[in-house]
Amino acid sequence: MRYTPAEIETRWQARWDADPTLYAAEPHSSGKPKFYCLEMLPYPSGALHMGHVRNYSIGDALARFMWMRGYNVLHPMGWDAFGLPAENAALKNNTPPREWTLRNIEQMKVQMRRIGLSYDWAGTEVATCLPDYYRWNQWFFLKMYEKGLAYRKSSKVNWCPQCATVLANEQVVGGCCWRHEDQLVEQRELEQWFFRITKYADELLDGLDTMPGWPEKVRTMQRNWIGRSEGTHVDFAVAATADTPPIRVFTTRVDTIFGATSVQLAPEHPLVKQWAQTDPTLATAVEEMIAQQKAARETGDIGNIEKHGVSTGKKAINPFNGEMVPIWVANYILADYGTGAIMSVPAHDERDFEFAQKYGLPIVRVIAPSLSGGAGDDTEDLALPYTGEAEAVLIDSGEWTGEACLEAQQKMAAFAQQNAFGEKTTTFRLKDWGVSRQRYWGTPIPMINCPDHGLVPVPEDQLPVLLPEKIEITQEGGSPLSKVPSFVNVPCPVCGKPSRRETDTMDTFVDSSWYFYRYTDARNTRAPFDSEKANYWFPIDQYIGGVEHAILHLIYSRFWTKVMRDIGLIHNGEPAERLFTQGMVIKDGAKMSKSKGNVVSPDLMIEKYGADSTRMYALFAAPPDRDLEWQEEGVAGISRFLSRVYRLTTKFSPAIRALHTQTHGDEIPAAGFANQTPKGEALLRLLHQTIAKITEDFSGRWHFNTCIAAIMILMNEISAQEAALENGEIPAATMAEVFRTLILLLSPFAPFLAAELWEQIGHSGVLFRQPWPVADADLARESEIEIPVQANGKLVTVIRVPAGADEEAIKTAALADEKVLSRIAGKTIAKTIVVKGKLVNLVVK
RNA sequence: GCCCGGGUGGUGAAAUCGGCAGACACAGCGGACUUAAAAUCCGCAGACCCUAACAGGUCGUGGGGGUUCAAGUCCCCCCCCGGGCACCA
Repeated sequence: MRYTPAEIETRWQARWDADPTLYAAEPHSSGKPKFYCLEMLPYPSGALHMGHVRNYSIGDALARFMWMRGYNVLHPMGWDAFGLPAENAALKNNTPPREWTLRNIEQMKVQMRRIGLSYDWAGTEVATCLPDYYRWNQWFFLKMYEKGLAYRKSSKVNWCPQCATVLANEQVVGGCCWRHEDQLVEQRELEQWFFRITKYADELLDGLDTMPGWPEKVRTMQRNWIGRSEGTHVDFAVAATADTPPIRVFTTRVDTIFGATSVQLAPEHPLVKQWAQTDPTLATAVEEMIAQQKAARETGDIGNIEKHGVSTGKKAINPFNGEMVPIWVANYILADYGTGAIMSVPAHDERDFEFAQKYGLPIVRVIAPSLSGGAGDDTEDLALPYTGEAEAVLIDSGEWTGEACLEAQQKMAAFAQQNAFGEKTTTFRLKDWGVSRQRYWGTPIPMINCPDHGLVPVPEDQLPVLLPEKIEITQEGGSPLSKVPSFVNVPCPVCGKPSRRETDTMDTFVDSSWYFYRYTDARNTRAPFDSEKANYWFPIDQYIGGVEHAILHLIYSRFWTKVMRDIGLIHNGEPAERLFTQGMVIKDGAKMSKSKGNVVSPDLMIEKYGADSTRMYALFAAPPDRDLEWQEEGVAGISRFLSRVYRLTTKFSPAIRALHTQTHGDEIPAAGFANQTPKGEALLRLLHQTIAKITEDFSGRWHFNTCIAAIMILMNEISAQEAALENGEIPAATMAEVFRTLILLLSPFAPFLAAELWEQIGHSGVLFRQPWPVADADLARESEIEIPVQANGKLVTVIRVPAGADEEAIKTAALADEKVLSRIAGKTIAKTIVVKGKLVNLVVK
């Protein structure tokens, strides 16, 4: 009998598809512990790639394992279905975005079913581009607006010419568009909608410390992104000008303020603009700096450009000591961080030091390390610039001289506040989330602009604001929706006067910020979801996806969860208990991409080797958190392995079925060591060792590659015992148990083959609802173990001793060994190390 | 520059708590079966030295030092690759 995956898999897929409730979660009252297993939803591009196959194979193996462990499992799937590719396809092939998207979804669903993924399609599937989903985006938008979390403002925004739309800061990667890696992002001044994510900045940051189930890498990336920095605002009055407001600087080192020898403004600081109007020399210099900053920002070189600056000729007054310092404009000061102005302390800041040296500004030391004067002192600390603060004190700093830096920071901030020229403050790198997109294929923003009433929200009972279907899509001239009069022109909800709809759509990251809540109640027409259902399933027990979303989707969805909690929809403050980020799939050492021509098609693999082999290879070739080099020979190898499983099980299945008949169809009694043959005992021992190994790896570290290796070892042994199984040297009941268990262990990885063989050996019922085998420690225990014997740490031989042997017995056995004796002949044993159950090491001279 | 990963045979990898380095595979080589090939099955396989062979020896987890009876694993320094952040005041 040949293993024919194409035939087996098609047959089982049809059987599984016939039961739409097969993978449905059970009622909350089931009494079982719940397990929400989630993989990131794909964009429906039309074809799965290997990264998807890997991601979903991991999730599927886990879901099946958890079902078998007795959990009530929610395993949903959906489509991140809005976005630009649909519009590009529309331009290219003249296909409406909706049609194109829905067709892609159908294609990809077929692929997912071919792979045998255990999703509850009927109960959970959502497509974010359909009104029954995106109406809730609009509903949330209105809630945000009510709460002051959605607001409109004009500001400088990132513009991708290829997308012909605005991007959020998170969507700019190294100065380029996240979708177009070679496309530099431009800055444009535009009126836009924003979500006030900065209101949650502290909570988003602090929450990271309470999330041990998330990779440290992702948490670090989010910490950097949020970029909280505690410091002090200090106002420097501008000398000899009554009507100029003071310059507010932000510093984290107010304790160094007595060393400030200049104030530095960003070229785009408002005051610079003002002064430039009457100072052409300054104006030219500043313009150059702005252009240079822009160019550097776009090439990602900001941070490396040579510092330069120009004096404004004005002076500022240090409020702590009344000293006058010059005001400069410098190209290393960023307008959009802090206040766009700093006090420059060359003695205690690397950048200020470099700048001061170039322009000959004074360098005044006001901090000194707390040296003991002894030999242990690091005299390098005496060199400038000196940026230490932990074990350092102030010098030459008026009444604060002698204070420790960290304490002085607190005291001096308080002093500034008492005297009304500053205060303690916190700044963030995180900016509010710009959500307006000048594109068609997205959620319409539910707002109306009335000439009399200004911005008016669309009343809740008028949702959804439907996206018009028949529309001509172009790449230019602003939002496509603005060219659809039937969409744009509406009466004002307040007064009925002719008004204009908002014609921008929402960022598609809005869709994915809360989709996993919708899964818990996907067909709800009255609310985004039922709170009781969400509270049962949340937080997600295991979320699995690519690390590329570490500061996009994963920060937005944390924000969204907190907003939903605050409006009373849910209890949890974080969406996912555990996050797993799988590695990339690589081919010939590089990420698969069309331009490199190294893409491997999952369809082709499945056609050649079957879905079981393809997904099992994706789990076998590397541990799931590491990058995986795709080698087709490896898939062929897995296919050969599955063929062996198939051939041997098929060969012995009549005998196993016969045993069922003898026992009147009851469970075959578990084969213990009673009335056991030596070969049966050995095989049974290996079986239970295998169960223990796989169960452990599944629960802890997810090294599916070693799980599969363990199954192979078991299979190799069964294969080696083929004759013994045939001639009765291994009892039939033992054989039955071995094959039965083998199939159960294989089922999370190769569900099609496992289902086929399960029936073949005479069982019925859905495999993933069978209890996971339990390892019997007594059966797994070896009676005899091997102990390596070393001399001076080098291996001499390996001896066999009874499993329970104590140190003395092991030592005696080791010293009785011939090889050991010849090795130590003529030498004396200085020391003997015996580690029970592990090894013997003889130190000889 | 800072913060994470990672570096082990020809290749993917394993060694989970300091205890036989290279499990399990891929590719390779040899054999069986076959008229032949494919498929399948059995076997060999870190490098080097020595040997007719058996046996034996030396080296070996990016490099250098250290701790230890014992280091891929722990400590210190350095190199390389991948990712993230970066004039963030």
